[in-house]
Amino acid sequence: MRRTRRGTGRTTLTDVARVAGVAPITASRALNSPDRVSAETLARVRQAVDNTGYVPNLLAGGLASSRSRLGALVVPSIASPIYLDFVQALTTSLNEADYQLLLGESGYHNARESDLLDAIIARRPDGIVLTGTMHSAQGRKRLRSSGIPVVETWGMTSRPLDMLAGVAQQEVGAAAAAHLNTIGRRRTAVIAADDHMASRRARGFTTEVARTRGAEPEAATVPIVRITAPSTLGQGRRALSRLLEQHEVDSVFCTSDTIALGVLIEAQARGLSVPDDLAVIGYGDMNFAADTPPPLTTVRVDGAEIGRQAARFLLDKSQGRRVSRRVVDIGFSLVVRESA
Amino acid sequence: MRRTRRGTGRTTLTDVARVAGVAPITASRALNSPDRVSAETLARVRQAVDNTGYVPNLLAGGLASSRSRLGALVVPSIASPIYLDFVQALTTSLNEADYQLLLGESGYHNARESDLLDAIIARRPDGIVLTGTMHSAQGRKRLRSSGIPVVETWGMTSRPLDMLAGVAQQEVGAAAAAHLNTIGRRRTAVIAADDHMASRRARGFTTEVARTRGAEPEAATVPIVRITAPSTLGQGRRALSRLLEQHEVDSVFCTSDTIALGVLIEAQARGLSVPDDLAVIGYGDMNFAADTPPPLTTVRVDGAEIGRQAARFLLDKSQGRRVSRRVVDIGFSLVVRESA
DNA sequence: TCCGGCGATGGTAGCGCTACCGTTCCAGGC
DNA sequence: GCCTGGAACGGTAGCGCTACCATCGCCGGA
Repeated sequence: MRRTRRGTGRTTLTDVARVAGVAPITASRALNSPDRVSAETLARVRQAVDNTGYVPNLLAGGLASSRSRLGALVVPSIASPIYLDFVQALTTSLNEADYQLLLGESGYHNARESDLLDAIIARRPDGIVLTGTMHSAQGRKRLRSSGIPVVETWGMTSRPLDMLAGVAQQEVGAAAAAHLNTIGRRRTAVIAADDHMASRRARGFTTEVARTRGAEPEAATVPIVRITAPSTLGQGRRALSRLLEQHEVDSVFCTSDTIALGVLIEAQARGLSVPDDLAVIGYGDMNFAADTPPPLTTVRVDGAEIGRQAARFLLDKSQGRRVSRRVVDIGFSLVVRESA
Repeated sequence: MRRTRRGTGRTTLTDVARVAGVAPITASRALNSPDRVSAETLARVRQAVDNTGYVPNLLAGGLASSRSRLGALVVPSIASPIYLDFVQALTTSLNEADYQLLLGESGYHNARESDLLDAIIARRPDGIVLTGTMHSAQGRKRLRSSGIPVVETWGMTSRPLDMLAGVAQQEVGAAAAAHLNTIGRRRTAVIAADDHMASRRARGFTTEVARTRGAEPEAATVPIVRITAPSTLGQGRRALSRLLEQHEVDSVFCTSDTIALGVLIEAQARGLSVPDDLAVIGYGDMNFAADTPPPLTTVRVDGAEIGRQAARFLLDKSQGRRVSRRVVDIGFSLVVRESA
């Protein structure tokens, strides 16, 4: 007797069905839509699954149903603490719906972006979540022609590819500027990372400063110190040093809390009092912000909520539900502590 | 004329083959093992791929070949900066070999661990990387019977499931203890997170202290402050406060740099001089460690190398290469700066 | 009694790809 | 001239699952 040519030898749904004494299709229904089989059949199939140690093969299931129950995430860099809550919330939300997450890293300087997209599309995920928005025309085209739902996150765009959950980054910067203005700071500066999102926050800040100072032209230019990603504490310290060498300032907006922490530490090392000599505002409300000396005033964005919303978008679209609002602004809040 | 019942309408390998004027199997070979077709055929197929915008379906390919080109990673929590370099190196290494990474989060308190494993195994990855070692007997059994190669990482075990790349956590703690002893500190303490790995570092520390103090019984107990994961700067500050309320110490080992940073800040706030009044050692050599006031003495573990080694294991096993050494100790180094 | 409808189950035919086993053709040796 | 062998390519039959369309009872209503 000839054995099958191939096959992994693992137990299949057919085995389970045989043990349970039903047809394969009935076993499939028992597992995937339990309310469409009788209670007795359900019990028998479940028993058979336990006895055989059956684990479904989602490659086969996905191929047959063209639904892979897979979500894909593209991040510029995983090694960036800003996105941790976001990624965590996204995986958790997907897992709760029996979806898994495929992780892809594009790098900040998107050369391999197109290859990465192809590799992801080849897995036929039910949705793709982009951290930031997709810029390259080639990438946008690739995504569109794949027919896979896309969720852009974090930044707001005027013309999103498909669905979007994020925060208007410029407004974040503007809010920081407004606060510094309110507390009477007039000689202000920015320390900004060179990634896309941070640049937009910085631009929002400088624009707002320029707007409120329409009548005071001499102070209208805002010094900017640019640092290369990733943002670290040390980058923040050195950036403040560089800033103070060249300018006299009474306040600074940092595009991340990590940078701000470095600024606080450097200020202390130089005997500057925060906020009296120097007011400091960060971004992110990371888990250390309330415990810095002094506690950090910062802009809080609910990254976890962005992750959950992205998951909701993805699941709704993938499961055929109608998505009414395709663009959601998560919003932000200024958390005023002591540093500004 | 009846249309096919199903199908996504996307271009398939058969379409490509038709355009190129070859059989599907030849097109498959052209894409997967280019050196097994003639140069002319290869060119024609590549041309056809470009013209049609074909993207392979890896669900189908994986099902047919029982090789999914997928790696899976299980982390307790993504929202932990310790593993960032590791995850990044792992994804990068896998991507370079045309593999993708599936991400699963187990949570520190492994209740859903078994469900997560089933969900992962259902995707038939070519290998599973565990952060930490698998403890639950059920989980170990599930993994073993799945037949999927497993790489445990970070911690060393006497009896690994399969392959292992990590660091003997106890020795890390012991090295910290030895250093404090060398610089003459005798009243030492530990601040430890409550996760498994951190506990092992803490145990290594206390064991070493006890060993060197065989002759000084009165000082043989080491105060331990336990904090609940995740480790934050604030946890570090509060832990030091609690410690100083109850004990008089001249040095402290923190199971993470994040905690250590909090300790440095709290010490400064209390007017304690580091290292004169209090020597501090951290763990991780995170990207801020060189820039803290004062620069932090810490134990450095090359997380990226663990990630690369895990990828190497996974790829070797999955591609049928022989793996000679199945356990690799990555080692660590004590980075002596100014805090201890 | 007959019929329509509905709930439960099953048969069949793929999903898009690749393993396995040909077949064809030509170079090279005797 | 014949045979061998290897390179190039192709036909067929699945991989394990589910969509689609039956089929089979059984119940209530006319």
